[in-house]
Amino acid sequence: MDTAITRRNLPMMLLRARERIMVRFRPLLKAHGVTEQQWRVVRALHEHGAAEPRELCDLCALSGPSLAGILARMEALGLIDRRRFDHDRRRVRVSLTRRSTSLVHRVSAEIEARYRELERTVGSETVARTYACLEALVAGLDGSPPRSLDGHTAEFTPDADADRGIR
Amino acid sequence: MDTAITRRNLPMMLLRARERIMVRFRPLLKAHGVTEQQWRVVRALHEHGAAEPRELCDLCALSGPSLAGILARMEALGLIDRRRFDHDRRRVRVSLTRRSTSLVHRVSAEIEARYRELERTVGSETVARTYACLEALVAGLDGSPPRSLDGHTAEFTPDADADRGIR
DNA sequence: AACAATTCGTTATGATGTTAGCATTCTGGT
DNA sequence: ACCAGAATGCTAACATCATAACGAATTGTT
Repeated sequence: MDTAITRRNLPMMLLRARERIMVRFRPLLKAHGVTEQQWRVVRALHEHGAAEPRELCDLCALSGPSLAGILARMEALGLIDRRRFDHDRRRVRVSLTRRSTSLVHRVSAEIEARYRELERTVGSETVARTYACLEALVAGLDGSPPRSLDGHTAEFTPDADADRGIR
Repeated sequence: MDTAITRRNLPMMLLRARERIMVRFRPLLKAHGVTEQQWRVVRALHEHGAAEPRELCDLCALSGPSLAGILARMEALGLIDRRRFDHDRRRVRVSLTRRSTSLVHRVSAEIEARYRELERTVGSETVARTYACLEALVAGLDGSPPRSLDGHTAEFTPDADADRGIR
């Protein structure tokens, strides 16, 4: 199956490739009760140590607004702690809990196993080469977003309240 | 910027690369009033000709439920026509309208221009090589999804009604 | 000190993503 | 003809996404 792939469509190919890989890892995460994005955050915090939301956006390739909701849910689930700095009340420190640290230990091994299985399937040189290409691509496109093009369609009526108290 | 990328995380790199590219194309689509997914559908229909939803799922890498909403909105916007087959009332034929056909003509040239600009930026061999790698990767992972692992967390109370009459 | 500009995390809104489940229609075996 | 089962498109519920905008806190300039 899988009818003709439009030639010359890099974003589509990247999407496809990612999807093909993720179907192999998603069941694993699901079995442990975390979503894909939650796992990204947990993993980033585990490797990087406690971090601020802004850093997590970079590390996890998540937008600020997405991260806000994800962190709120993760805090409710006891997967992370959040606390404001004393010297700069705007900033927040996000850290793992004992619960999530234990989660990392339980899941990492399985992830690695699947990863090696994947390398066996498609050949480890293929994986390595893909990696190199992507690095080059991303490096080449670093920064310098193109000039903008008008466009704007907002028109709502905000209204701040609520209170999820971070501390 | 862009702190350390977790080594050995192919899905993340694919995501990053795609994102870096899309920020260059999104403003373009937005300026013409279509979303990324709507454009995928329009493009697929233009290259493939009228198609059924199931085919579009493959062509556009969209899930059925996602596509349902997208098609509904596109129909409301006058971007597509939907009509059921007579010989098999389950199946639906999706086709472009005059409006969207004209859209393709207006947008395609700009897309191509940006694409070539991108090739100039990162080098066309890099793009070509990336392409080849992704093809190999996807081909290697074709079919054979891994064995499932329990997992289940649903518990709502559906209730069918509504009526979006397709024809 | 006063105050405009900036930074940070977050909310608001609408579109999309996944998973589960359903209704309608077809198909095949009896 | 009949009816179980498969196929197809869709709905329901909820998490996530991108973008714009906001409130609070901090900084730079005067």
